[in-house]
Amino acid sequence: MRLSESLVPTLKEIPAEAQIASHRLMLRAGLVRQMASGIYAWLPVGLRVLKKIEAIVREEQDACGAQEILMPTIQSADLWRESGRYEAYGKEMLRITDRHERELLYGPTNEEMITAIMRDAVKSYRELPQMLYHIQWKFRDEVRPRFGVLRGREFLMKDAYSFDLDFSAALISYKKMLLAYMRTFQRIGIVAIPMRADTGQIGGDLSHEFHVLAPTGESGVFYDAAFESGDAFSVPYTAAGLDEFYTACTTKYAATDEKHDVEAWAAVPEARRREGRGIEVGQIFYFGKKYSESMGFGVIGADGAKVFPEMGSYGIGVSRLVGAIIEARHDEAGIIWPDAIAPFKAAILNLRQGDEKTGAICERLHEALGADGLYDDRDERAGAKFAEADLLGHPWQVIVGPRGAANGVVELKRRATGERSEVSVEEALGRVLGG
RNA sequence: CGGGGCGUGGCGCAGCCUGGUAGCGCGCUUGUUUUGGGUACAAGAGGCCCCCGGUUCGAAUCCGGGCGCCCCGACCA
Repeated sequence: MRLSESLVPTLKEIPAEAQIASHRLMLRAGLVRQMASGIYAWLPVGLRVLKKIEAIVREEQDACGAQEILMPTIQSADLWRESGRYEAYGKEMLRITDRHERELLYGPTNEEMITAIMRDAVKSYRELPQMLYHIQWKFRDEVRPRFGVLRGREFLMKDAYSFDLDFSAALISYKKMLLAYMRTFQRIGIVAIPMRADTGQIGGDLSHEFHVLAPTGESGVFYDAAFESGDAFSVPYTAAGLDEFYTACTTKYAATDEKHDVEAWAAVPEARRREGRGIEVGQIFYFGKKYSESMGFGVIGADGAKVFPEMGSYGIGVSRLVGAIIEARHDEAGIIWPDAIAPFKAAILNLRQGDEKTGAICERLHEALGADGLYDDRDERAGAKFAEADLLGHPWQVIVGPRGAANGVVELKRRATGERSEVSVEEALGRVLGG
């Protein structure tokens, strides 16, 4: 992509409404623009990040056996009356009336809808288990939206739902998702720790919250340092693999401040105790027959008797992750994207626009990098290009100046470490694309 | 939902108390300059001063009512 032809409206000054680092940086780097309180438009660079996260989430959901579907954003109030949540949900639910005075709502979640779909489509125990997910925009009319996309009203979320015949099968689904989540976060390039959690609005008794570690997190967290190595995540999705992983995961201590258990904490070897702050980016629940029973979704079992499936639901805040990642990875100059989800792997900085040699090298780099490269071909001073590349947070910067160009070398800068080296064009390409 | 604050060119702000028809910095345009960390100078463009009503000869400024946005708390993926 050529910067001179792209919409990347960066800001030098910080908009007054942005209070925390990720919000400020998302605005300054031109990733999003606020359209109303808690509602954002995603601009080209921001959308690229969102899509990259979405792609990893999708791949890992598929890998654990979930099937992708797409449910609508607008739902019927009647559906929610079946589970009793239409009244229970409160003002966070955005209620809408159509021209026929029919009551609708903008979905804050989809348990009712997926249960209705399954009720209609699945009749026999032979058709279970099933795991389904979708990635869709949701709306919760937060009393007080804040922190940009971390606490918006409209947000992109992956939510999955499992349906099993009995508890032991449901537990397997739960373990699969827990594993899929750990792999997802690891691939994205962040440390997210699963913590025992309350089940809240959704109900049920087995639940984990996933917290990204960041100094500005909303909740205090206590965890075993063993979570920081992601060794246990490479097991296969077999019964033995899942058990090994689940045991490894759940026997280590991890809790948010409201669930913190001082005695259990004391049992963790002192050298491995970590305290910090976390941003919740996902939560998984097992809640049994709550919806299958209340909404009358039963299947005929092997013995001819009706069985209400055991359910679980599993969410990842995709848009929230963008903010959480920035919160965890930034410095004074700007964002520091993990390689896997950076909008571009590298920025190509032409320090002497109009110079024949630098121009030729930049064009060559741009072509070789394809969609992974952002070519800063604007007629700007070097300083402006450096500052903007740092702000945008590309993992690599390939700096092409007249000095090096004369000798056929470019400078390669790693954003995360600030490390620079003079290398040939070929080597720069190799490291950007290979690394 | 309790408490507080703010709406003035794209962004950050001043002006409001003590009414007289709008100003600064950044950004933008043009020219010169500069050329490896947001260059300097010059000349420009750009504003129903959130909206509606009232007071007044005259309202960004005073009064009333709306709307929007933000912060603290309670609540939440």
